[in-house]
Amino acid sequence: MANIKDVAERAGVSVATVSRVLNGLSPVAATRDRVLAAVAELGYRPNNVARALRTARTGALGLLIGDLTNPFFTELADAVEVEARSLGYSLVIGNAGESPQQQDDHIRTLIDRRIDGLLVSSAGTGSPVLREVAAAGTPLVLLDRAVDGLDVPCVRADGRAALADLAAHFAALGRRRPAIIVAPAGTRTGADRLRFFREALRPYGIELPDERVGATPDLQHTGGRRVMRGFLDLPEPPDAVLATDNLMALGAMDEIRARGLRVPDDVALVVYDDVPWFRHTDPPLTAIAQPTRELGRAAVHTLLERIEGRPAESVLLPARLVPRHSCGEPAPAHEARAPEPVDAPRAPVPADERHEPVPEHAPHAPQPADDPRTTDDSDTDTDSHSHSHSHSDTDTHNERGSA
Amino acid sequence: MANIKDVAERAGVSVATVSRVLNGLSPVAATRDRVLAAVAELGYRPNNVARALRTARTGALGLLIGDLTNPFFTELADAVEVEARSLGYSLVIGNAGESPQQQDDHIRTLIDRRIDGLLVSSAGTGSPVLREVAAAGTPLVLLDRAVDGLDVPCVRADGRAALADLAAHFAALGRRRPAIIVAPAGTRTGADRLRFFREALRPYGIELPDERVGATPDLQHTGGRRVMRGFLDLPEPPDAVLATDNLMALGAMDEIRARGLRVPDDVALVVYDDVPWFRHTDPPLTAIAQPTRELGRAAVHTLLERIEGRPAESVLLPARLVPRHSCGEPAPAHEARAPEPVDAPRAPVPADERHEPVPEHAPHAPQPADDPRTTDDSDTDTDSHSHSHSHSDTDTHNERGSA
DNA sequence: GCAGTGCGAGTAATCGATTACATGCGACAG
DNA sequence: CTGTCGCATGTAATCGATTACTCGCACTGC
Repeated sequence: MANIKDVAERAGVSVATVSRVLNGLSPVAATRDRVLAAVAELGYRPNNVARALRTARTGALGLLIGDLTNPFFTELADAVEVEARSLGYSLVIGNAGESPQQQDDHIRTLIDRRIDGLLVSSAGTGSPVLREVAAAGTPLVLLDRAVDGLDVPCVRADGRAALADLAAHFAALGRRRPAIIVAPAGTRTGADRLRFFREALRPYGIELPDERVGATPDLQHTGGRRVMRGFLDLPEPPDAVLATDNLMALGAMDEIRARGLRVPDDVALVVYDDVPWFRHTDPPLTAIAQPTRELGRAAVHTLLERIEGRPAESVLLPARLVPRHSCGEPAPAHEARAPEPVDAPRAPVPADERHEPVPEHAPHAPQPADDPRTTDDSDTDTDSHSHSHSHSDTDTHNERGSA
Repeated sequence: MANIKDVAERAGVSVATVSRVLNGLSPVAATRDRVLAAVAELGYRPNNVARALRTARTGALGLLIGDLTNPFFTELADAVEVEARSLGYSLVIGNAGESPQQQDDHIRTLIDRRIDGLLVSSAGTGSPVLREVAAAGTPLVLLDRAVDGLDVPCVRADGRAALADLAAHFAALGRRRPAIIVAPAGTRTGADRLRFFREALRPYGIELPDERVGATPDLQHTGGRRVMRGFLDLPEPPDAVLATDNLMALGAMDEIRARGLRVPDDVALVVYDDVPWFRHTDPPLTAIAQPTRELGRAAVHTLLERIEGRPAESVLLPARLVPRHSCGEPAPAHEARAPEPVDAPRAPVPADERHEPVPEHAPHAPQPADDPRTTDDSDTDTDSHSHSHSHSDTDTHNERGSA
């Protein structure tokens, strides 16, 4: 592979001149043209390794996510990547697989590669490596998951209002025995969600006793299922369950079904994190949606502040409740997605209805969701990266209009 | 951050000695201990950038995937990552977002970073950049998607047998008007799937006319939906649809539902790529499952062959049909794992079926498995042994797979 | 006409590691 | 006792870029 020296020889100049031309520091057209011609002829590409060594800047950011196969994280990663690229950085994604050890391993690797900054959705409770990195002065920003006692900016969603909405929702639907499946003990995120939920239920006189609080060790399908099993074996099983992660929700749903029970008839199910897939489950799941892409974007900006030496603050963006059908809310007359079709199989859904950009986000006034299309925003939003600018609303609208 | 010189000074030796100790070339215990002590005291970590510059090896592999938010690719990426790490390489994932231009951009970046080798699930039809890279001698292996006219090893799944099974399945269930949603014209993968499917249907006297072949430009939810719309507007709409990518299948499903039609009553739906979520859709979708994790593993090994200068050959692993309930097949007999029998009114779906892979196995490869693991390695191949490597990871995914 | 100024371009140091080669010391053989 | 061999270690070149410094040329002003 041609290097800068080859180019210099070919163009009859020194390597310094080539470098200057390539970095736009040479205003002289004549030499610049000669250099560029040589570059083109040789197919020269600057060696980023050498450049990074000299400049002490790699132009790469690191992102550590909890689990690559968790759609919440992939959407997050996608958003981060798009934003990083648009700002001239490339992104190196590390997948912790929810294992603190693997996470530390990855962080080490990334640091050794001298990435310019690091975003971490920490698995488990803060690791020593994380503290080391923070102490060593590597620009670091936490994403989605806060870590107690680590003095580093954190970008995450605030679920307080959404959980309050959920409590109201449960109260309105007469669900009096809620349960919650939370992340492993000790994680800040899990503890927060539990606390806010409990507090939100209190005004309605609804209790959340410890027996209906289930912690999973793994944040996975298996853990969710196991906890659900415990709930259903209770003398008084819950009539509503909040799973604080999407994978755990699927596990819970499986256990419910395996017992021949039904959602929402026997037990309501609500999931934290709204991923497009939940619209297609049976039934479509009521969810607490985090502003995933915005979180990603904000995290990149916060990290850049740190990289450029400016102080950076934590960011909190609001999550919101997206009511669907998994809590048994009354279906509207035209509802097509009822487990047992009410009308004739044909045409229960007025065509027009589908084209209305029905606002599904009504934070403090949960409304009955209507048809499956309602969630189209989020989906369109998901792939909006492929259309350079994410103007989800417009996209959605157009898409519907053309329906 | 401490560098090798600092360590040398602290240990009272030369940098060369430090380097030798760290690379295990110094058998002398005395100096080694001094050096290691200095390393520990200073918290020294070798600068991989410098090392890469000198050795012309970065220890990193690149992986370009079509779409980060597509679960097929994330599972693939996860498998590749695990395998790469176990062999001492780290992985840099690039997300093309199904955009050839973005893909080229990424490839450039990766090459400039001097990764040791590159795995590509090419978006679109082979790009010039890809050819350049191949010509320049960078170790390159295609993954999942072949590119015509590019003389490079390719690791992918062979869907021929699975499609033959599917044709038989359709024939047995009396579905006589199949349709197919394929990837953008010009892609080898799409063309293959179409051709094999058509050929497989012929023996049963089932036609697949062009009007029931829909190409999407985007491989996304939106594209699948649009094509489905066209199908349903046909004077004679199809009674069975094969979506050759999971995202497109979801779009198709949405369109079906939006019209008040039902799967499988009105239209059967089959999806290419089996992702865990499809077991939770309504109804659980019949799928053509690719041996995703095995593909990832095989790809890494093939790439390493190339990196180490050995010739490497293409790899073809068989895909298989996983019948569920989206074609209206009669419910399979099941052995009870659920404590109670299912009594849901609509219930052709035994609760168990979703947990036991047993009834799911392919016509071609019926194997008595009582272990959820089946989903993962029933595609016997090259490295079934490699499970031993990453125990925890494998477990995790098998668990998921058992969903 | 000569010093001063400005600027384009070359020389060489530098980043932090690896590694070929040189060196020096101890041991052993003649 | 000395020459040589072996081996641990040091010296310095090297990877491919960036960049401070310097040089030299042309132009300008007094």
